[in-house]
Amino acid sequence: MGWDVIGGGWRKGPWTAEEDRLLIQYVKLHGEGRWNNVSRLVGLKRNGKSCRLRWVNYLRPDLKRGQITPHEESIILELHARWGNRWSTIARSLPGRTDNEIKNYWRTHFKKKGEASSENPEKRRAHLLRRQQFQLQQREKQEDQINMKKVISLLDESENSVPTLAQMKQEIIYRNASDDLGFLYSMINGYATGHDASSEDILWECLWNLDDFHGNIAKQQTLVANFH
DNA sequence: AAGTACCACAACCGCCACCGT
DNA sequence: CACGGTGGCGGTTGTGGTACT
Repeated sequence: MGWDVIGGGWRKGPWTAEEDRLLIQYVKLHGEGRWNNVSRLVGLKRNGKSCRLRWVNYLRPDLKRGQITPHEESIILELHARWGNRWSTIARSLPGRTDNEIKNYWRTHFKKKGEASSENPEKRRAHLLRRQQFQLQQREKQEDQINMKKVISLLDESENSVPTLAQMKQEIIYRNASDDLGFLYSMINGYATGHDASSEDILWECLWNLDDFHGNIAKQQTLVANFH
């Protein structure tokens, strides 16, 4: 694609999984901020701005991924009417959404509203629906990959601190309670690839036992169906 | 089947405000 | 006060994919 190291020695273009891992490692160790130290402290060949952007828009753990909901859309419309293009201000009212995400959403959905309204509305709606379905699938795939990365880093860490199975069980309880299903599924999946079958069984049993507490039978069945 | 239009998203760029020295 | 570093913000571009013609 022609992207690589440029003049000042900084890499540009799409981020690799390894770069993401280094950036996550930096934030874990030093927290957010001081982005220009990233290259020096973890050896990432990216400038501070690029690191900050990648973290804020893509790697932050509290990001909500997936479709903008109709409710969120109405908030965006309302706040844009009030604030104009102050995306960061609007984003503060939508937890888990970034200014970049909202900005992009606005551009593609509302900026060309005038042109769009002149089209056949039926045709346009059907088109949009098909596209949304396709993109939902793409996002799910993408989320799986991201979750898998998280799992790998989690397992990397626990390699050094012995009670890995106990940690995994704690994590399951936490993720199940917070409805973080993608992560939960990937976590067990990821764990299964590096450990023996009995450990994996214990984790699944742990998940099933949560049923009484959360009443999540359907949810768990979906997880298991996906897993097999 | 090939070319084109369109969309969503990631990433970059330039500007500016803030802050410490 | 001036200056440089840093980070936030909004605008823009590039890319990869599907739908349409």
